[in-house]
Amino acid sequence: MSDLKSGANLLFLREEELRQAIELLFFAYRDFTSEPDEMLAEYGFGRAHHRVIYFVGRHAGLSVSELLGILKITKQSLSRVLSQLIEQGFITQRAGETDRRRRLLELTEKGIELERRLSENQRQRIARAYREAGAAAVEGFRRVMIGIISDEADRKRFERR
Amino acid sequence: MSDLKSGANLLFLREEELRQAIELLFFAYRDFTSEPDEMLAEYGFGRAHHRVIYFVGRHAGLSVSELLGILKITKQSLSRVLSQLIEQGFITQRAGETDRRRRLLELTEKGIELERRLSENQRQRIARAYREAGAAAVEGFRRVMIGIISDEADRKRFERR
DNA sequence: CAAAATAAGTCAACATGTCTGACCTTAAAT
DNA sequence: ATTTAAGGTCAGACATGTTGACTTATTTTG
Repeated sequence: MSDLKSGANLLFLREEELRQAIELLFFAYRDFTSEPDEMLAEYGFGRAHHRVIYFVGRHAGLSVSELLGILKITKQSLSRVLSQLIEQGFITQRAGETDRRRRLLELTEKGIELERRLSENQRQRIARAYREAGAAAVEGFRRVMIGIISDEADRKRFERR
Repeated sequence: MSDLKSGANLLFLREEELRQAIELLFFAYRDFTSEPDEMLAEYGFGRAHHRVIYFVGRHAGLSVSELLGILKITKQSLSRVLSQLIEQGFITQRAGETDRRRRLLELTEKGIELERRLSENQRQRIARAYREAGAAAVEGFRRVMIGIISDEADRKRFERR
C-alpha cells in the first residue's frame, strides 16, 4: 500500500509495542513483589523494610546517606523503617572509623536470615525466568532495563566486570 | 582448578547475576514511575490513579471487576481512587447493555488528555531504551519479563499476534 | 582556633494507598 | 422465590511517603 498507510501501521505497531512494555513493567513488578510482601507482613513490615534489608545486606557497612542515595527517599521516611529494624534486632549500627559521624549499617544474624528468605523467593523467580528465556534473552533484558534507568551512577552498578 | 572450586564460582556468578536482576527491577521501576508521579501530584493524584487511568484508556469500556482483576487490589482500595476520578471528570461510567449491573468505564476527553501526558513520558523512556538496545535485546527483554509474571492469564496478554 | 559544613537523628503534621470487615442495593441466574 | 454476582459504602487501621523545623556530634576549612 501507500507510504502513508505503512507509516501509520509502523506508528501503530510502535505504540502497541511500547504500551506492552509499560504493561510488562507493571505486571512483572506486581508479581515480583507480592510474595515477599506477604512474608514481610508476618513481621508487621512492608516493602520499605525489604528495600532497607536488601541494600544493607548487599553493601554491608554502608552509611545512612549512601542508603538514602540509593533509595531516593527522605531521611525522615528512612528513619522510621530503619529505627524499627534496629530496635527489633535486624540491623546494627556502628560508628565509622575515620569519620565517627557516619553510622555504618549491617545485618544481624536475624537480619541475614530474613534477607535470605525474602531474596531467595525473588532469586528463584528470576532464575526460572532466565532459564526459560535463555542466555541471549538475559543479555537483552539487561540492556533494556539499564536503558530505562535515568541515573548514570545507578547504571554504572551494572557494568560487566 | 578443581571441580569444587569452579562449582563454587559458578554459584557465585549465578547469585551475583540474580541479585543484579533484582536491582535492575528496583532501579528501573523507581525511575520509570518518578516523572509520572510528579505530574500526578499536580492534580493531587498518586500512582494508583495512574494505573486506573492507564487501564481504562487501554481497554475502554471495561468493568469494575475486570479492572480489579488486573490491578489485584481490593474493591475498597479501588473505590477511593475511582470515585475521585469520576467526580473530577476524568472517567465516566455507563451501565452494561446485556448486564445492567456492570459499570463500564471510559475516559473523558480530560481523561484522555491526562492519560496521554502520563504514558507519553513512559513511552518515550521505553522507546529510547529499545532504540539503544536493539531489536534482539527487545525480544529478550520481553521473554524475561513475561517469565517473571506469575499469572498465566496475564502472560497471555503478551502473546505475539 | 572559630566558623561552616556534613552526617545523622528527631518531632510534628499531613496525604496517599492499601487492607479487613461489615453491610447494602440492584440485577441476573437458578 | 431464592441465590448469586456486580457494585457501592462506611469505619477503622496501618504502611509509606512528604515537608519543615530543629538538635547534636563531628569534621573540614578559612
